[in-house]
This record gives sequence, C-alpha cells and structure tokens, in this order.
Amino acid sequence: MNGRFPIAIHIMTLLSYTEQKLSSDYIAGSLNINPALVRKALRDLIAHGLVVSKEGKTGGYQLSRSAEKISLAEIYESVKPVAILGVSKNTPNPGCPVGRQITNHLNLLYQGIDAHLEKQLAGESLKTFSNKFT
Amino acid sequence: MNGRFPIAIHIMTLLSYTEQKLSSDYIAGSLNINPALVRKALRDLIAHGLVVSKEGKTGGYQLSRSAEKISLAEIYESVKPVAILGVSKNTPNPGCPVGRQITNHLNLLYQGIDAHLEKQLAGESLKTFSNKFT
DNA sequence: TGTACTGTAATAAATTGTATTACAGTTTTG
DNA sequence: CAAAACTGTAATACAATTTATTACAGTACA
Repeated sequence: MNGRFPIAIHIMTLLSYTEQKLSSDYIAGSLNINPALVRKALRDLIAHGLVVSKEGKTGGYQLSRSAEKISLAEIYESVKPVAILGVSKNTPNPGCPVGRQITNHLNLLYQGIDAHLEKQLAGESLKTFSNKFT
Repeated sequence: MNGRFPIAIHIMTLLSYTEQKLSSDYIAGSLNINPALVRKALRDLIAHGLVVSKEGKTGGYQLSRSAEKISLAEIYESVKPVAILGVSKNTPNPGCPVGRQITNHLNLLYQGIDAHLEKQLAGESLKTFSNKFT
C-alpha cells in the first residue's frame, strides 16, 4: 500500500493545531517531502470538504471545520483505496467456478471490512487524535 | 496494495473443495497466473500451517485441516502487510512535534485497526466463504 | 530410470509510487 | 501596476515494488 493515508493524517494533524492558514511549503517542511506533493495530497482533502484553500499571497490551507467535527473516517474516505486488502491483476479463469466468482465474493467481503473499519474510525475525531501529541 | 490476499484466498477456496492434492499447475490454471507464483504464494500459507505440501510425483497441496477450522483471519495473517493503511517513505521532520511523533501514533492507530479487522475475519470460516460459491 | 511434481533463485518486464521542475493563475501589498 | 507569495496542475524523470518468466535442483513414485 502507498503513503496517502499517512500523509493525509499528518497534514490534517498539522492543520488541527492552528486557525491560521498554512502554506504547502510549511507543511512540506514537517513531512519532509516536496511541496508539490503536499498540494497534490491536499486536493483529495479539499475535494472531500475537509480542507479549504485560498490562493494568492496570504493564501494557504486550513480545516474547513473544527477538528472535533472531523473524524478519522472522513480522512480515510478521502484517500480510500479501491480494495482494502488489495486486488490481484490476473483475470481468473472464467471456466472455473471459483475463478468465475471469486472477484464478486471478494468484493462483498471487502465491503464488509470497509464498513467495519469506517465505523471504527468514525469513533475517533481528528481532535482526539491530535491531542495525543505532546 | 498488492494481490497477495486475493491470491491466497483464491487458492484456499480451491483447496477447500477437495480432499485431494492439487498441483501448482492446476491452481495456476484457475488463477490464470504462473505456477511458480502460485508456489511462492503457497509458501506463506504453508509457513502459517494452513496448507501442507508433498513433493515428488503424486505431490501437491492440500489444506492442513478442514475448512471449517480455518478462519479468514488466519489467511489474512499469512499475508498481512506491515501497515494496514500504508506507510509513507519520507522521514518526517524530527524538529516538528507532529513530525517527531506521527509515526508512533500512526502505528498505535494501525494496531487498533488490525485488532478489529482480525476479530471480524475470525468470525468467518473458509468453509463459510467457499459455500457462497455455486 | 523416467516422470511429475515441489522448492527456490535469478532475472526481466511491467506497473506504480514518488520526486522534481516548471509555469500559469490568483491575491495582496507597496 | 508590478512585485511577491502563494495555489493549481501538468509533464517528466526517477525509484521502488510487483508480477512474470525461466531454469534447475531436489523429491517421490512407478
């Protein structure tokens, strides 16, 4: 799996500490990655309504609402992979009963896993998460 | 994420249908991948005690116990990734309070997610899963 | 001894993820 | 109005990972 979730939650944690706008440059400094990557990551969070941005001088990024009202489930939703436990890229043999149905049954299993996971993550707010930092 | 779990569960489903040994060649035919990859995938399942193999002519693979007694959690365990929701490969800025602690807090979060997931998967046996196939 | 397997490694090919650079567009400020 | 400091986005390059292929040694059976 890739680093989209870790990066998203890192960004959100940073934003949760201030009312002020943070620049992609500043955020990139904490993550230690390229600012362009930060802006790309922020696109997902903006698209899901968790972050708002402002262009121009004095521009930057900030939470769209208070950290108490943002759950980890929403952050997860913003970067959710297509298949929680992965996809194989082979196309199973349709002449085999298992091969023919496995994709469908896997998808159903994944839906169940995802539902559980989201319920769990919905129970923790960004505020609660960031409060763990000293 | 990669295709290890889908492949593992596909293999296990196939094995659950018969008491007989299946060859990597046969299994590869259902998955539509290379037999050597199947054998590699089987290594994980063997290492975790879910499958036994026999070498030589008349060799092959079969479940180590009945499908009722194998849970999806055990299959997941066999191919479990290091981090359920991914790792970012940057090393966050240790001079930043968030950067310094984020890895630790993420790991704790992941442990909680993993524990929930395993509990959920423990509730479904391979038998139950494969019974869904017609 | 030949046949049909597993076990494993080495290597290649393909795919994906990450990094970098560049620049157009936006807003503020002097 | 022009410079400054940003965002937004694309193009491209680089790195890492995943998947595929091939080969062959080892094992068991007939």
